[in-house]
Amino acid sequence: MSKEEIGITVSKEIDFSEWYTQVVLKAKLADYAPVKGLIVLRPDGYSIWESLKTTFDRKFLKNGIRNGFLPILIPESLLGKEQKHFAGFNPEVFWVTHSGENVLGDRLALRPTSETLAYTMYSKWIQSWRDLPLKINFWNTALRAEIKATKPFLRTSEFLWQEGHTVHANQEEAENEVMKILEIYKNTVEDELAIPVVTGKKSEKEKFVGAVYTTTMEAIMPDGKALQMGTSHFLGQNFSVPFEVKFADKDNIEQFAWQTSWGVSWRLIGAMIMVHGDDKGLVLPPKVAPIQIVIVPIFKSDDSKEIVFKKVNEIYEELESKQIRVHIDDRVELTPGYKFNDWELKGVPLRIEIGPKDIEKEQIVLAKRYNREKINLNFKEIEKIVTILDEIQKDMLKIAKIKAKENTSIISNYTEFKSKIVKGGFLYAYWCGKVECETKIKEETGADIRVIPFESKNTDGKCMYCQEQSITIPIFARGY
RNA sequence: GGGGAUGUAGGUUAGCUUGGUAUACUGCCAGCCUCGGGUGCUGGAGAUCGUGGGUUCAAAUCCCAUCAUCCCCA
Repeated sequence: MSKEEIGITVSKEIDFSEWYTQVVLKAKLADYAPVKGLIVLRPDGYSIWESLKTTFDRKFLKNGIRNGFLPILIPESLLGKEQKHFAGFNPEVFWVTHSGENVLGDRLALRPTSETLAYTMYSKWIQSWRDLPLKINFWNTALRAEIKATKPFLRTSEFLWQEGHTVHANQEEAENEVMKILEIYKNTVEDELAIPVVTGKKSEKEKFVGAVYTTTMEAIMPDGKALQMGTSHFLGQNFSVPFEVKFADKDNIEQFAWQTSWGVSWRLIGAMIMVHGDDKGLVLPPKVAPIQIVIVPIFKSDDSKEIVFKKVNEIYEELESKQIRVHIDDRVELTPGYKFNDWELKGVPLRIEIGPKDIEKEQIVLAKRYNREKINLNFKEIEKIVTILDEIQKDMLKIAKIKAKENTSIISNYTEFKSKIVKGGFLYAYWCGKVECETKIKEETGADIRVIPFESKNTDGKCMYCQEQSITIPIFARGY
């Protein structure tokens, strides 16, 4: 590898796909596993996931949801109990057919999702209205065979996620739960990852098979493609009937329960990479950064080294006491220039440079990753760094919102739609609600309905495809 | 579903046309020197050339098969 190839060798603008892969690998978030379609999460990547997990757990618990754990194997007989659901996943299921040399009687599926297994258990655990609501979340992995078009974090055969499964005594409560979860998803993604999302419903065609309806949050990526960031499903009684999740109500009448399920995956990490990264590499929002500040000491002689390190250690202690994740890069064999580039590649939000010149002037040099700005900060002002981290977090969301807006258009007719979809982006357009039009649009342009936004207003118009009366203004886009 | 490309040291790669047991950079290890944007010197370790078979005195190279991975388009 020549020196020009140490960092990211392609521009995000010019070759987005290659850029993305290089950032993932070179920032050491993940690496390819020996089996196609599988990746290995490295500590920096896992740390981001743990950070998200911590936030979600706190919010889930506040909403009365606790964690459990389900096994990975599901017997075929269970998976097939809800036929639509089964048909939806069948092509992607990995099957366990042997134990040692013996052929198994009932094949076992590696879970593509756990509804069937969870609800088999739930039917045992629920007898009375007093057992409701039952709200459990599961952190695990799901397996869905991806033969082609694999991409780290975005499309892999096994992915880390959480799946929540709740059971309620009535429809209204279940539907409220669906919305509460979607709101938690939205504010977590926006506050922690600084990615703006649009929430709404999926179309009938795009909903989770087995759900009555699916709510979703969608984000637009810099290459103009949409990414589904998380979904929250209202399952109605679709599963409670076949799985006999039922309870005796207050009048001792047997009722089928109302259910929800919902999930987000490590896809969120992929979105974060795409939205914030640049030609120098990864750019991390401070809240999820494994290291928030790196200190690079600069010195010429042993004398200056001693003086510099004394100050470096002081600043380290001060920042650490403020709960900031700070790291001193004291590697001796590397130059400061190398270290600057190295930490920029890894996306560390703030870098502090301290050398003899700074000691004289009683200041530090503070370099911001996201806008590559450098400022001087007096020794007395170190505490301001807490505020600066907070400002960076907010500014990153602000910038992402502006970019998302630039990538969003309102379309008035199908000709305009076809020309604009080539460049990508979120395209708002009138739609009559018929699946025929939706399917035709997908066939002719590659774009599908990503989300029908909740705030969809002024829906009185003509469907851009068939010219009939419209009922909604969904967002169309090509997706990942 | 369709198409394209590639497998040689940890990474990137030369060699393949015209067969003779492999080149360089980077990284790694040891020592010294440096250090304000990818440092300089010296020495060292590291490759059953994706796998299996065939042709040949001889295969990274030619032939057949196979496996794997990446990219693009629906």
